[in-house]
Amino acid sequence: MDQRFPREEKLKSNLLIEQLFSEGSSVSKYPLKLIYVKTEPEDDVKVKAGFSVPKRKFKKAVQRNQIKRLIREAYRLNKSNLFNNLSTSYAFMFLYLGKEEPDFSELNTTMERLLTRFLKQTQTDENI
RNA sequence: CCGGCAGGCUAUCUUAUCGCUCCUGUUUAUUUCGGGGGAGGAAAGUCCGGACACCAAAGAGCAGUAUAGCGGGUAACGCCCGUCCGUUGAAAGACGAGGACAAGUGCAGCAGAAAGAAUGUACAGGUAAGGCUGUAGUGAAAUCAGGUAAACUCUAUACGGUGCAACGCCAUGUAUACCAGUGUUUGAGGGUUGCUCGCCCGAUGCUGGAGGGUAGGCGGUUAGAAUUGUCGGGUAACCGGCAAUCCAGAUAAAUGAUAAGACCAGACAGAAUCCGGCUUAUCGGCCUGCUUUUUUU
Repeated sequence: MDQRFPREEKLKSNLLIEQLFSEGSSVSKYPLKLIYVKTEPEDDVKVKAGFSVPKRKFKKAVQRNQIKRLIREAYRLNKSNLFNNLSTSYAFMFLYLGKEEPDFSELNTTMERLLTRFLKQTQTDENI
């Protein structure tokens, strides 16, 4: 099972990020929110993902770094199941909505549920 | 010994698995595999000082800001060291915006007749006359070259501006399109530091309308006023010689997660061009030196 999270799977383009926030759809499972858009498929990369923690809620850079690392880790461990069930490409942006610093095990299960919700939602969209 | 004072060091650790990032070797290869590096003492606040880069004058004057015993250190400083003086403490020590009020202006509670402007009580002396003189009285201070400059001010010294989103290169797109106005050495307009002057650019220009389009990469970017050791100079800050070492380099932004174990249990906190300081935050642990009022021996 491939659990790596290389450079190609990171969301880097400024353009894409602006697009995400202006026209992206979203799913959430507190304290996580996922914003996504469909993208043009390119070279085996199914999903480009970015992570964000609002500065308004966490003033210290250390806290924001820590939370982003936890979310990234949760995503890395859960993404393989997602990839197996995806037919098109997406750009992702994960937002952390909580007010407290999270615990990894909780975050991990939340991530799992969030991604299954995402799958359900996109599949019904496609069926319509 | 307890207590007190000063200074320095340190900042949970170990193993395994799964990941991230940079360098390097292998390789056709950005893949694979091997080897190695990967946050701090404050990385923070952005408060000073520099390096570096640009501004075709980066020039002059004014304004402004900072500093303030004396001597030294430094690339430089508003930092550091030494020392004198003052305040404070029993001491070790701590603290100090510590030049000038004999240029001008301003300010001064209570007490007091009166506080910088004139007056005036008692006693004594004195005169042509008069607070003219002395003493008493209030006060820190009563005409004394008064006090006060973290009051304006003056003096001396220093300071050009903007900051790596600087700046250089490559790639991509494009329009010397169209309309109106204005202007060509008698100069439209622009650049140049807060202002003024000066200086510089300037005709396929400038302003407005309408319309079109980019915002990706590389360098700068980490070998340095570097670190460690040692010897020498200096009271010290610090300086010099020699030897060894390479010690983060991301860019929606790397150093994390899980499991197990140890310690009476982990604080403040995350590099973003780079250094030297200052300031602020901080659970603890360790080391060195100094002091002896009281108490005990």
